[in-house]
Amino acid sequence: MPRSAVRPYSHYSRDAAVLLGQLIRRGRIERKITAAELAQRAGLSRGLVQRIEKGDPGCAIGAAFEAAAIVGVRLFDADQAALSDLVTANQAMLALLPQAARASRIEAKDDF
Amino acid sequence: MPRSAVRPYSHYSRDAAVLLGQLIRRGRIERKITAAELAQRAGLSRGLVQRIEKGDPGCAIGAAFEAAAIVGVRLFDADQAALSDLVTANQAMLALLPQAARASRIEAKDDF
DNA sequence: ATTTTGTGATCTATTTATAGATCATAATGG
DNA sequence: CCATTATGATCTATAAATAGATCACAAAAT
Repeated sequence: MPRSAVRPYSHYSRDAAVLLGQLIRRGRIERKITAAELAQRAGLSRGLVQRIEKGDPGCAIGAAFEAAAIVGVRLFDADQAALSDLVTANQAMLALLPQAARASRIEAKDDF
Repeated sequence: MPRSAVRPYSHYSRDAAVLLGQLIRRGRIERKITAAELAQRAGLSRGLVQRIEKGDPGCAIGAAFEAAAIVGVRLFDADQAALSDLVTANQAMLALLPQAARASRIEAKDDF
């Protein structure tokens, strides 16, 4: 919530960010990688790695995901190939849904 | 990779961001919520919602997670209570690990 | 077909995140 | 213990993200 965090984050999204940070830190330490090393490998500054591991909601999602990938945290319970497949599958799903939201007749039945 | 994206994002993290965006858009449309409505409820601008749904890696992770929460996208396959429990459990886990990374003798065996 | 409305894209002002230092502290290995 | 080094915190300059418009277009309902 960028602009002068007037509205607070929900408990859910805050916890999600914190959990991701914990998983990254855990993965990093278990692999015996220093924060500076992770930062370098991810192309980030060490300070940013610190904030990511702390669960700071203001961090760029790409930076956090990159760090996660390096220390072996699996996003969406999927490896690289599975993730790619999910993206493709969802593309197809989205093509079937109405493109603008209002009352419509398509009742999406499947989910995966 | 904020500062002058000198290093590219990995395929994995880019896909993860795109997938999250897709899931959010899908959840939003299935719930017949407009982008403007989602933006308002999440405390974001409509433009930011657009970027999040597109999978822009530069978006704040808190903003993306907030939008996800509102349209019912489950992060880490967990509902609010489960997420909170995971955070607590991980806190305990992290307490057992060495606090700085170098050669150590603790061989982390469990994962969950 | 018409009208309404959601969406996508673009622009600017402003806030904010980030890189890159530095310093103090704590934890690790010897 | 001692030496080393990883971490945490803080500061500044700069780049980037965000809010808030506006506009054209597409899509949906009547």
